[in-house]
Amino acid sequence: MTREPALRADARRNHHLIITTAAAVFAEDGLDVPMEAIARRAGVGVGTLYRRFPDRGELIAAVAAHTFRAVLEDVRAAAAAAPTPWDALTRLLSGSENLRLTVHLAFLSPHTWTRVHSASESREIHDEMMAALETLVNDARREGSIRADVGTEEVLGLVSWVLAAPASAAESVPRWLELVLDGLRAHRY
Amino acid sequence: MTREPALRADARRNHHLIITTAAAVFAEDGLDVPMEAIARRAGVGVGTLYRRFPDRGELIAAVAAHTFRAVLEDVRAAAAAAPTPWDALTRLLSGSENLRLTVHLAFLSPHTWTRVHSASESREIHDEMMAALETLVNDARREGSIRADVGTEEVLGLVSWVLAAPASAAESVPRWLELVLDGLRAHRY
Amino acid sequence: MTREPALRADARRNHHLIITTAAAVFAEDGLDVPMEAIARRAGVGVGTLYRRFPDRGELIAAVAAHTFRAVLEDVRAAAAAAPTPWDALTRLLSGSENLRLTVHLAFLSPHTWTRVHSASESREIHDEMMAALETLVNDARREGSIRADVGTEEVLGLVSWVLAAPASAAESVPRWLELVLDGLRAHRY
Amino acid sequence: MTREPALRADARRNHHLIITTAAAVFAEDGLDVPMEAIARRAGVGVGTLYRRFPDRGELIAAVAAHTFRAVLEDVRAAAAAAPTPWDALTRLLSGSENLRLTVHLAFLSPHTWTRVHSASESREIHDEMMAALETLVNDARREGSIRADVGTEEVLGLVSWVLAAPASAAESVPRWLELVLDGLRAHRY
DNA sequence: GATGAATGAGATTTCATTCAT
DNA sequence: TATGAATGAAATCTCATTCAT
Repeated sequence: MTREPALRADARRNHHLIITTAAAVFAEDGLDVPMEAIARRAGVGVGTLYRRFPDRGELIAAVAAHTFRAVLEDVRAAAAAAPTPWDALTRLLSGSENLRLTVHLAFLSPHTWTRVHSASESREIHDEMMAALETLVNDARREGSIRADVGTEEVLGLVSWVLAAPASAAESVPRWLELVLDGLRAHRY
Repeated sequence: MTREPALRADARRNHHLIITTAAAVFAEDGLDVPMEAIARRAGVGVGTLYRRFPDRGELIAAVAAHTFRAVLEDVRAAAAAAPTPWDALTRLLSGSENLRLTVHLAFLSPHTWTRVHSASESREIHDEMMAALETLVNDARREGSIRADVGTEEVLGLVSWVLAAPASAAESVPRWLELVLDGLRAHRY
Repeated sequence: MTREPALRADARRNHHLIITTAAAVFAEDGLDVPMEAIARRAGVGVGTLYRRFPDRGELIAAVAAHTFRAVLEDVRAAAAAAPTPWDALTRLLSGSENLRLTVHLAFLSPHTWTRVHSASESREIHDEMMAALETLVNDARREGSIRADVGTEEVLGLVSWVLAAPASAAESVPRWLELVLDGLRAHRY
Repeated sequence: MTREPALRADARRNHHLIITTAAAVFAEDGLDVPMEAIARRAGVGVGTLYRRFPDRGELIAAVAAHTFRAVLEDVRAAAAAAPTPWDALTRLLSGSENLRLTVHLAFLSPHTWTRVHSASESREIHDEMMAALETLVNDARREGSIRADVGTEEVLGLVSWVLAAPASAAESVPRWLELVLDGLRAHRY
């Protein structure tokens, strides 16, 4: 189970630091930022970064796995806290920074995405995250909050894309989301 | 009108060839493609490309101006051909390849976008294109096709973003567009 | 036949300059010298070097093809100038700087050698060079200058290895060669 | 004799382990192998390696001293076991793996070799080994097995170089050695 | 003393841009 | 004017060596 021989405390700290830093930098400047920029911002040398993540692809996959996991937790928290599935969904969409980061990653170049998926760890957690999201949407449909004629995948795809809007459009996103959700809602009249 | 000294016939041909080639290559491979790749595909040397467009930014601005102009024509054609503004809008959104390319360019990195806008030619035609689109949406609102509580800018922003979905999501876009337009539509019940 | 579209005069000059420089540098410092060192000594930028030879392997293969060709000419010249095959052989071995360089390349790491051989141009000229050398040795055997009980390949392998001695042993090589040739000679008593 | 403070048992074990591992790795992959590769194969951390051998040069010198010592023993064993000096020489050349490794090290880049020699320990044992080899060759000459007109140094240099042939030529070495020794032999007719 | 994590200098390679032909 | 060769700055990645645990 634990293939990795358990990192030293300082190493684990750095590992985590690099992933969160990389997540932030990717979100801000895209996936093409120099590796050195990530290292600098994390306060480590490039060598350290490369020791943990042999190339950019590995780093991206690690960031992806990390954010997938965070989203999964947010989904569960939202489902637990909200009175109805619909409510959970809207809270999640407007409140989860992790989800925003994740959809950014989700719309990467197919090539990069393939590499993310070939890392079994990220693939597994990705699937688990997707299952949780689908459950949430399905529950909302079953309770009658979502139009019966739109599929779960359509809902997730569309709202994901809206969330994936770039920083330059960040101000508009909440309203766009509102309009889209309103359009997906059943029994409007 | 003729600010530029008249170009030789072959030069004008090259100019146009480079712009359309660059538009296609940008759409396929993103804005970071090597300049040499664009030149090769256009069948000219890099030197020729640089003679016309002193750097990448200028080329992007020129491509943008070109597609803005093409969109403007599409808007006018749609408005002329369709029975109602709403109809014109839906046709335009689903039918204009130029529009798709334009929104791709429109959601570029802010830095690049700034350069596009500092080129006065593209800025002018951009504003003209936007005015035409706004007119179209305003007409649709006035005729009562669009919900009165959403602004023109909101409509344009949201549908633009949906159109800007990457090639990997191309299949979903028509449906997303349908759902979004349906949600923006007035009197649905 | 002429796949290459004929280089410009200055480009051909550089091409040749890089190959001869690389040959010298490889001979002096081994195959691992920084590419930049080769470029600097040739008086060109690294970019130029990489434009002609996409990676180190291509450069090595080109150098190899070049020296193979030069050896081939030396073999022919020696055969034409010397009264007997044996004479031609001894002259060639002691006088051909090209041959010395070639055997250095010939004893490269198998991995590098494989790449040299996968370049069809160098492979062809290599085979031609080897055929000429074999002919020379065979002629010497047929005339009775070389012991009948040693094969052509054995002769070539052994003398090649002696010639491949490093710069630090350069002083000894002529004597070593003399001793080895003397040992290979027939009718000694 | 005991200049070094006595090492702990495990430390001495590591010291020896690293040297023999390094000898093997150098022989297989050349002197440029990553230090980490040596450490890994020896089953120790890099830190341990560096604690014993402050840099690569020191490690090489230590490996050299070690193989020199082993060759010295092989020379004595061969001299003791063989009926004649000539016999001892031929056995040694064809049978001593240590000798093969040593000549490989001996033909290193002059720069590296200088460092090997500046380490007094390896220099001393090197001289002792050379003396034993020279004695052996001298004895063979005195008994009339070796041509009187070739010097001891010439014999040693030439046969060393033949033994230094790379792994890719390993198959040919025994025959090359046979031919060379035959050529050095006196009274052949 | 042993370990392996961190560092940063250096090598490879790419590409935007300039300039000789 | 068109071409594509030359340049060098910047990015990726590796590894010798140092140092915290």
